[in-house]
Amino acid sequence: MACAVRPAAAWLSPVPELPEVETIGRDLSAEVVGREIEAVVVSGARSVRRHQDGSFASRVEGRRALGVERRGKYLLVDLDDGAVVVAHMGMSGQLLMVEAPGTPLAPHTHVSLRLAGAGELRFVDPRTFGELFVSRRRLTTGARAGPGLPPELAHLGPEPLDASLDWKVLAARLRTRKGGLKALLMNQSFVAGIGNLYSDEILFAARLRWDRRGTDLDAGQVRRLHRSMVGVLTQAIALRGSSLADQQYRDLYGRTGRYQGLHRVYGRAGQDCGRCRSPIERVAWGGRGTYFCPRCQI
DNA sequence: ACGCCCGCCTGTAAGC
DNA sequence: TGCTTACAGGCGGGCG
Repeated sequence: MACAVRPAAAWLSPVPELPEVETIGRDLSAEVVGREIEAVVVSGARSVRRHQDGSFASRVEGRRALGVERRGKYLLVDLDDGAVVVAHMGMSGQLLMVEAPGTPLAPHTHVSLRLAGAGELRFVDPRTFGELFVSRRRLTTGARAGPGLPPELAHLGPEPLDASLDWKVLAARLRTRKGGLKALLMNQSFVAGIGNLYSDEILFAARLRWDRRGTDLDAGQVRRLHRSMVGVLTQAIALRGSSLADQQYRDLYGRTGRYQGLHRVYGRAGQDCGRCRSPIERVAWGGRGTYFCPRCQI
């Protein structure tokens, strides 16, 4: 029976997507807003990008954090001089709060930010696909004038949990794009923040196949897709994201999420579908594992 | 405009 | 036991 207990793909490394980044961002807000970032140490140069002059530390040191915002899979920390620290976890990035500033650096710690009277914030990232950089919000003009996104994030599409992206708007966007549903959900300019794990879970909840054309959906199916997108992401946030066996995803305090208990397809190849009992299938699509029920997703 | 590759990177585990 | 190989995937870029 030993092979029957082969865990649900123990090697899988779920990556921070919208629910995980949202969880980190909410806790980060409580930790850094109003505090001064006293000192910055960059020990992994690759993690600090888009700075030709190595000015990351000097642009952040001595600044006070005014607020934290998540946009897609990015976190934005506004500083008191108008600059914005932008963070992306890539595949293996973690932001961790360390209470005692003297605590030895964990392996793959690339950036440390010492907060006035509140320990240290550390960016740990074994695979170094994540990045931190400093930018500025671009001022938008016209009817909705005000501070917009940094130009590096201008490509991001709407937030899936924003009320303005209702099912009718989603339907209109689907009509203008050709690709399959999974490709669309994962396309950050179509909708921001959804990656491999949550696209599979959303499409299972919507009972739609990953390769269905967006243009083929009728109104009822678009409504289902929209409701599933909002439902899955909202519940995943409520359970503080997904951690699998390798526990790659940890929150700001090193704790795991709990949404993995509700995964219906991701990492469950060969196991029974919770809805119709046929085995969940895994296909390799564009270099990534795609999980779905071949019977009840159509 | 889209689908499809690659390169970037390391930890893990399977296979020999 | 130790080596090699495959695999996981976000994102940007390139190619057809």
